[in-house]
Amino acid sequence: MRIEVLGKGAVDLADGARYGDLVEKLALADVLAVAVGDRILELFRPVEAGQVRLLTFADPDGRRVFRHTAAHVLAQAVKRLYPEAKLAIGPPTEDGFFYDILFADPIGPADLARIGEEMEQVVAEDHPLQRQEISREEALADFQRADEPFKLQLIEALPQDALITTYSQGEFTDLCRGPHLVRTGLIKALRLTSVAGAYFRGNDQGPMLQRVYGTAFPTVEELERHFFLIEEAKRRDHRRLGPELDLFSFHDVAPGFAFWHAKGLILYETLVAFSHSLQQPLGYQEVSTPWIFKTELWETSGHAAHFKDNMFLMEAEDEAFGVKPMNCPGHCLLFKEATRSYRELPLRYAEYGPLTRRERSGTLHGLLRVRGMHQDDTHTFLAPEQIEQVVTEALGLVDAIYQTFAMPIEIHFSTRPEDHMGEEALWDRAESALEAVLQAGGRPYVTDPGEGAFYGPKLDFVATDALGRRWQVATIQLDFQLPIRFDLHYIDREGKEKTPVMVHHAIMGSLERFIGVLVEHFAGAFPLWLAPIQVRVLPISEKEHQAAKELAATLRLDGVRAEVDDRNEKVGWRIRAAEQDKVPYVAVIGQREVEAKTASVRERGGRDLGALGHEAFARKLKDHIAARWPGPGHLVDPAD
RNA sequence: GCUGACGUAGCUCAGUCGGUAGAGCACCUGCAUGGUAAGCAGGAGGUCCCCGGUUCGAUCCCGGGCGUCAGCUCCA
Repeated sequence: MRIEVLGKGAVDLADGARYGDLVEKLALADVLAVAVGDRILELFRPVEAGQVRLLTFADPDGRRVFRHTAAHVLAQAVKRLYPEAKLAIGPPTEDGFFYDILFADPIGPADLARIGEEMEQVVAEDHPLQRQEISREEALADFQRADEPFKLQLIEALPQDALITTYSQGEFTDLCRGPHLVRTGLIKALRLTSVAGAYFRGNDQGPMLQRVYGTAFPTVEELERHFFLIEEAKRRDHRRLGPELDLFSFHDVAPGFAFWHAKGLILYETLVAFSHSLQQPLGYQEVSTPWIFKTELWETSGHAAHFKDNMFLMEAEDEAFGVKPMNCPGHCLLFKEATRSYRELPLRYAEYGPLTRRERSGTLHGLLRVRGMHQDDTHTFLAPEQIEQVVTEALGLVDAIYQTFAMPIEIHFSTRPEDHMGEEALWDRAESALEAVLQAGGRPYVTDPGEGAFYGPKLDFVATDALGRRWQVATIQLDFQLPIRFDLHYIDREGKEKTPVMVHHAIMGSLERFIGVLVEHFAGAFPLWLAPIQVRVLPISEKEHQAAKELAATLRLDGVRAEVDDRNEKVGWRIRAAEQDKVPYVAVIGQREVEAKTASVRERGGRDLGALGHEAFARKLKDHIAARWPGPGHLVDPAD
């Protein structure tokens, strides 16, 4: 038979051949599994009709197959060491795998080493994997006999007509739909990383299992690189760098609320100014609305019914109030203050003020998950035929901002959740409008069914940072509900009352989260335009203190954030301090520079830019700040 | 919110098998006036998270609370 292989052309195979024979014929040692249509198949499966895609570890699907088998190796090792342990589920994850297990006695981190050694043993034994299709009755009987209660629950939850399969390796058999590697020996490098609590099927009423995490790679080198990246992520952790760089802090008596220090507030204000500079030309008007409203407003908006658990509620003079978690209801009241004409649409409000959400205590995480935040929040009231224009402009804002930080973005289209309000027909209309814009822009996107807000479908944006980590940041949400709930109208061309549509968007998202992400993305070494201190002037000795102060004052007059470090320490010590503070430029002033009216400029990282005249230095700094240059670097071109 | 671990100087962390504690860095002072990532010397700094219990005595053991961390769930 003749099989079409993606990227390899047609291959002739004997009848009854398996995919492993195909891979062997092509002499490709690193193929782990194959994809035929939307199915992923093991190499031991007989060849079927249809074009074949070869999956290696470089392919996300191949990686999942590899680590799924690693999860089985973990389960096998655990059952050898703890025969009484009960297995739940063991899937691959983005960068590893886990297995949820109920141990008779909880295990601790110290037990991981022992389990890891047994896993190495299972790998060394190089068991071939086998797949069995079994009937529902057989499955129930098998796992009854094996005394695996969670597996029985899983089988019972399967649809009556589901194909039930098990996979075996050596003495170990697991309920699993696969697919898997063909041999355990392919897992050349693995490590268990942690153990944590997890509920069976995420049900916090059920038993708490222990989730054992690990990761696996085809080579030791890849495993080591993985852990290097984890170390690098720790080094960049904004919770460490933030206080270290004097940007922000937290206090036990205000969990989830940041103290913004002077240097951190510079980041905040610079980003808000950047946002404003992009949005103001599109007609967004910055406003400020109340932050505490009577419950009546939250009932109108629907927050009382759908968001109450996430709000701080309070009482004063026998009246119930709620602190705002979002700006939209306030902006609706603003819209309603006058009779609006179609000529005013799209009417756009922007607000950067504080929002408060009562996030559950266990979810708080530095700046990335807070209770007190500021968003680059906007609400646009528009006529239905303007949806495309407004959403397209918002997509342009996303591009402008994330390109500035060289962060690629991924678009998620989230559709109606179970807990939603409004008619199905309106939801259909909103969802198809968003999809139409995405398709018109020809952008790739993924659909997340059921992930929309309770008032409308949305586009969520995931940014990738310098370490390849992904962060949920921007959101653009379409809303047909709030205008109805607030009974909003505009007068159209024919003089008739019409209901406007709303678009909510936050492009940086929460400034708190965004700054947290940027701290990690840049490892605290911000580009010049964002850096809280842009230049540190460093006199060699007391004789140059005055000249240093004068240079700093001159730079400050040009809008450059410059300061003098005249501490009683040697130059080397102060250079090191500037480097640790991640200051983009150090301007050293000694006797030579005083006489020549120059400064010797050192770039963050160590490059010596030589002596620059004061005016030339200031001009270059100003230009690069205005251009939001992603540097440091390039302040002086080699050609200069 | 749930499960588990943790909470000692500004930071990173030792330590006390129950007898009120220590290092490095940072900070302050003095000497040294310095040339691109750590000069030398000295000093100050602690409610050992909070509240209760056990004990002659608790930072240490027990209980509760708060916070942090890792997960679960949720999300900007």
